[in-house]
Amino acid sequence: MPATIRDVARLAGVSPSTVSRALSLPDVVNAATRARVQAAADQLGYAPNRAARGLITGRTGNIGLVVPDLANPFFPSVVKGVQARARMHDVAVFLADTDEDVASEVSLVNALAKQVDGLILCSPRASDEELAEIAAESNVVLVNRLVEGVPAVTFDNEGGMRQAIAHLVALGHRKIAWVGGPMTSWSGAHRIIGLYAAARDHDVELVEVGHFAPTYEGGMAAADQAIATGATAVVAYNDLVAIGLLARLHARGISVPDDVSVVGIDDIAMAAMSRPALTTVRLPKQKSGEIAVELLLAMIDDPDPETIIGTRGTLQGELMVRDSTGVASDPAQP
Amino acid sequence: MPATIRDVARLAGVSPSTVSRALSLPDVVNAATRARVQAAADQLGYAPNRAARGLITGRTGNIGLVVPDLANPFFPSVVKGVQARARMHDVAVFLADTDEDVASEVSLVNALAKQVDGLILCSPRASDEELAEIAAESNVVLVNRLVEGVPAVTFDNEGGMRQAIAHLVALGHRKIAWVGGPMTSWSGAHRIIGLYAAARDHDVELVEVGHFAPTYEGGMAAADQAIATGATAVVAYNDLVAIGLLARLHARGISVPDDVSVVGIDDIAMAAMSRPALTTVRLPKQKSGEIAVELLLAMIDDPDPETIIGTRGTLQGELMVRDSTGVASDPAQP
DNA sequence: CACAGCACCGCAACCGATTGCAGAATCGAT
DNA sequence: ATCGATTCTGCAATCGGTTGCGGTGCTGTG
Repeated sequence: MPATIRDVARLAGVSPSTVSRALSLPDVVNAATRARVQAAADQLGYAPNRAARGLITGRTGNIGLVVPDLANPFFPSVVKGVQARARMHDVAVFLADTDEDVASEVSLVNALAKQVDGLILCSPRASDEELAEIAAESNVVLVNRLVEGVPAVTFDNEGGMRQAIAHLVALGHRKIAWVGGPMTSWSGAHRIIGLYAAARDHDVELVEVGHFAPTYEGGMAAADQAIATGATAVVAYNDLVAIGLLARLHARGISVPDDVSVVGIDDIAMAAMSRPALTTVRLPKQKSGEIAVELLLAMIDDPDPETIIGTRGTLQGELMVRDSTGVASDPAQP
Repeated sequence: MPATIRDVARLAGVSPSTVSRALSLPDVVNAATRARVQAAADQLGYAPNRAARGLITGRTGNIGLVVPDLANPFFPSVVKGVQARARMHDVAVFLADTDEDVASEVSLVNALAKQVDGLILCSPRASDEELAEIAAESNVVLVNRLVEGVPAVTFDNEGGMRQAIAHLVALGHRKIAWVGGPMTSWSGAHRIIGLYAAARDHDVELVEVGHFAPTYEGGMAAADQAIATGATAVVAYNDLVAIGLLARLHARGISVPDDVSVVGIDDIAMAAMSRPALTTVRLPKQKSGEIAVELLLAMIDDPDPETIIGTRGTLQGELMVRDSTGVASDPAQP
């Protein structure tokens, strides 16, 4: 239905080859004919069919983006960053939501791989081996996940946790609970590392409170256990969990931050809107998407992969102090 | 890099044509050869290049989805519905975020149109004329917007508003404020219609409080004006605005629902997590995405457009009564 | 045993674009 | 006027599939 290169050629009175050249290598065709072609193309609203071009050049101008769950506000932010940057480079993006399911993650990736120049996998749930395999046969950039030899953009989880702990320690907290997320979460593992390192440095006690779904409901489920530890502050796997904690604590009549302090991670929009407003470690989500696109496009352009393999960007988190943290309440045993 | 149909043909010892047929029209090739082809395809991990197929058949197996702003939790829900349904039909989806900008909306749509079989435009900001034009040359399904002759899935805004008003009236409210969203919002216009109809039926006074950004900040900005009207209840353009209202009212020491009741629209996840939990009209967001896909796929399949043109699905809203609405406080003049 | 009928498979053209190669046209110089 | 050097443009092959058409070989019947 849309105009083809032949339509333009006919209208401009030239051959399709000339049209192709006039539009993509302007300096190789006569100015006069180029103008005619341009005019014809405009008149017909012509834009080359990227799929066809892709067959020849091996470049479709499309990239794929895979996320675990759009319902988690973290991911739309990343998607937005990817979108924005892709548009700048005139690249279209395929989006796939895996619903946190490893099997469909892998199958979606395989299906997408054929029709894109590269893939951005955000917080993938697949195993290191599976990811390495995928990366071996496609251009892949990981976001919020590190796998040997695969370019990635990650957040400085350790640093973020250090900031959180330092803040809590300064407020007098000496016993801090950690409410974990999914067991297989890569970032979760690294947050724990940072937490322990900081706890050791500050000589503070850290208690781990199991693994919960990375959701509001997960936070509600974790709240009572977190309180039962006797900790005066709780650091949650992410903001959603933290907000779930807030809700359950409020329901139980436990005051935040007077009785207990709560810290989240991510700084999703909701964090600033919760009551009390949530103290959290802001992760530059949108930026991570932007950088991932740049990295991926560089990989695609560079015929020599040596320069890219292993490239990784690490983004710093930033503690946003709001109203969910305060000076430690007197513990039972001072 | 990935295996082509010729590779499979060579390995199976048949011609490419046979491979093509064996995989897509299984009953037309001998069972034995079909098995050989299948085995070869599996061994090579072959999947047909959709772009190439699209050139011949005119079907790429891709659809495009355009949304105004992923940062508004309303849209990720729709996207998720689209995703899920598209996957069921083995269709891939291009996503574009227009950042609420009409110009980029139009240009993105044009860019996408060439490489997809059809488009889903969610809450488009473009004019009726522009949309009609787009729909004339592509398969288009609108979500949350109605344009003459273009298939669409919409929400029953009038019905939703009736429910909200009936609820507030039952609680004794006689003067109700409406905090409007973007001036050009199609759904906003229809909500107002429903509001006035319901207000008339119940003999209740309705005050419109300007137009605000459909965001948390918009709600904060609107709060004082809404209160100044003397209304005992406020209906907001969407949940984000309602939650913004809640925040500002709380900051001013105005109690919800004791002093004033607040009703939102959408029922985004955040609505149930706010304090107080927000009474709102739940819109089946995800479902709207699913239905849009079905509609679009039907259009694409049906060579005779007559049966589809004008098709539209209307989804009912459902009032979720939570804690932000209560019996009307005594107005100054009883 | 001959021949009609059928199932199965391959040849070749095609989709919409890109690109190496070579021919045509223009120009300048001798 | 002839020739060589440039510049510009068209021809044709190509990408990875799909599909109409025709050919091959087998089966079954008279």
